[in-house]
Amino acid sequence: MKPKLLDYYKALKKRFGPQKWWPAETSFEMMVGAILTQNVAWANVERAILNLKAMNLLSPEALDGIDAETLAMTIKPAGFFRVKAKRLKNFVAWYVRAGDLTTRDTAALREELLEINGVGPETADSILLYGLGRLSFVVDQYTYRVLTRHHLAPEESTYDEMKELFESQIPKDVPLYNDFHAQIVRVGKEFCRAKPRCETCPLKRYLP
DNA sequence: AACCAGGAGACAT
DNA sequence: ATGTCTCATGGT
Repeated sequence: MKPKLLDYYKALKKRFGPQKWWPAETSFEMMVGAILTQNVAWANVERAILNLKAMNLLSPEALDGIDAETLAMTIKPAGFFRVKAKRLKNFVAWYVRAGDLTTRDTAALREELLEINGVGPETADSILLYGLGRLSFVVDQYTYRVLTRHHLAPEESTYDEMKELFESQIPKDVPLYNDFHAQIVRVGKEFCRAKPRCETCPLKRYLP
């Protein structure tokens, strides 16, 4: 009997408990964090967010008004600060002019987000799921490692294929999408980095 | 002291 | 379409 994806989630939740993502005070802070955390450790993002708060820049209007150079210096700890400053500006330019987001369906919103330079599939899905409470599964490096290492998806799988794998095989439930991805990151950080650690992974019993 | 971290875009092939 | 390079700080 081949294990189902939902079995993985149950095992992870039992082992780690609810992960309570996303760590942000507001929806907008979360969206900013989604861009700042691109390919960077979350601890670095926290410093950048603290800087933004200290400078009173953590609002759509403030970010839309500030110049990219000043913003770059403020978010320096998050790494790639020049490109991320531009990406934040691009995102906020859309956000302050986007109007009522609740009138668009998730697929339409995802298309809009992907049109923004600096917002790729993972950032878009993170914003949709964690920022807007939409049903859109998030795939990342950890997801790729877990799925391929457990032979649940081929090495050459694309982002959208892995996303579809989850969305077609688990219940369409926002809190489930939310915590499942967080659990994958949790187990990925501790156990799925190097192959030797698979021996102690709580998901080892699902390995072929 | 290399290596990596909750990616994405530009660019060459 | 598919690979390679760049962006950059901070922790291990």
